[in-house]
Amino acid sequence: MLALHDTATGKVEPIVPRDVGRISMYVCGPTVYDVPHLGHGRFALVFDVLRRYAEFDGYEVRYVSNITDIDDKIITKAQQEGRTPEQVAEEFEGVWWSAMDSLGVARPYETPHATGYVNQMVDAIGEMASRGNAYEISDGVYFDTRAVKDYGLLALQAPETLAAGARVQSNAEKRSPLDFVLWKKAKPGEPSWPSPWGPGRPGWHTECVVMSLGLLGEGFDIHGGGADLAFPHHENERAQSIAMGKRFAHHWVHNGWVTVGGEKMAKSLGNYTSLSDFLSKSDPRAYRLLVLRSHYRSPLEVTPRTVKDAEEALSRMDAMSRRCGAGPTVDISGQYITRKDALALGALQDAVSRFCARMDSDLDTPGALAGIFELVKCGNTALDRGDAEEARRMALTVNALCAALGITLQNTDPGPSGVDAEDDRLVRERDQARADRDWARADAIRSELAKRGWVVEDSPDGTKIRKA
RNA sequence: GGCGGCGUAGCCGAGUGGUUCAGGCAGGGGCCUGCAAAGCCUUGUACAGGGGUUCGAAUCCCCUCGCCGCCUCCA
Repeated sequence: MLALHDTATGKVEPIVPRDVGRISMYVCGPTVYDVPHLGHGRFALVFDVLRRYAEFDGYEVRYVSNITDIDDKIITKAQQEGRTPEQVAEEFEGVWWSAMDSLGVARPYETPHATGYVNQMVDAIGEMASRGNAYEISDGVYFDTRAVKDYGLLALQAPETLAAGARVQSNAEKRSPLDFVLWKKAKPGEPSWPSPWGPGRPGWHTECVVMSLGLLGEGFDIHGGGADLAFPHHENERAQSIAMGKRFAHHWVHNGWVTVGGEKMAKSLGNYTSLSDFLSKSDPRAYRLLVLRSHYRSPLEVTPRTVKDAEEALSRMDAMSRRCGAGPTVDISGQYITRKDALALGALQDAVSRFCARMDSDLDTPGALAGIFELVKCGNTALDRGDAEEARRMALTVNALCAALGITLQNTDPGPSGVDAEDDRLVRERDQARADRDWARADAIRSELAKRGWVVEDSPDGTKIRKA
């Protein structure tokens, strides 16, 4: 049974779905005001893998992840560039999805946009106000955090100590420095929506409550996001839900940072690598592998060296799958493989069980990968001792388990489409040269093929080529 | 200031007190190969430092040092 660390209790707890056989999961998505960086990629990959694994394990997963398309940063950017906030949001949402596609992140079932839920947010704020848990001051409507007895749960701190540590000068009209804005009254030139408190826009913390409850219902199973969202964002969502008398997320899952030289990768520190930059230079699968090789709650150091390391490891898996003849893998982006599928394909039961045991244990992807690499070695060894069938089953298992993690192995020789007549001619000529023991000529042809972008490998069946 | 976390071999990175150094990458040696590539075998004797508990600690407790994060927008 799947168990995950819960930020609220600090312990690894079994996931007991609200609805039998179905897991409902909400993950805070990006604010689309700029290009996403590796840190955003990490959370997207972590939750993509959680989702894929739950599907693998036989659950139906309702996965919702939002797009924040109205926010101060979007407005500021739009003003600086003389565009509308809509144009800015649209542009960077496009960049986001294109990066997600490259990473092989499957689309959520629902991707609600904040601007599509303003009316519901106004209603929710009204509900909080009517219960006496929100109040209006000169620049907006605020949430009264004193309404929530255990405010600070996700920060693991008491409200008094949180308030004492507040580093930002508080609006003097606020009843407590911890109180947060629910509705921001519009200043001239700002986009706005009508409300009982005048034209304005919702504060950030309200959209996720409204959208998660609206799409997944009360008491949904998992709420996730980057560790920095635990407080105050998720705390404030929880508070609002309580203030409306609604049961909220049952389980809180937060992933750790991407770090650079030990420091958090962040826009404000300027130490970030954008996903597009990364993806234009490296195999997107390498980033997924890099993310999965560390535990999702640990910090993850990304350097050229660790990326190279991941690429080499990936090429080892590709090579094993290829030489052990697992056959073509389907492109699984956007699709899922289940445990049943894997076994039906011929994956080894024991290996699948071990894989699941690791994954069930707080998504131990490093352990799961270690198991896969053991299969890689066993398959190679089996092939070397001449047991092709055993090797093939190992390779099938590796393919299936990688697919469960969202990794598609590149294990096939290039099809007819990838090889032109000249390549084909060179391969035949080299085989002939080798048969004639004309090594000089065989080597010359190998160089020629290399120039044409192929890696040449000899095999019992003759010359094989694959893309460099 | 409050709270939380981290410090493991050349690098990355798991480790739930107890035979074999999780796994990957890089390096050395060997096998295979016409040479390569791919693969296999082999090689590493690590747990920040200091105390303590224990028959036994990387793993539990205490202290010290160093690093990071949250308390502000933030994945």
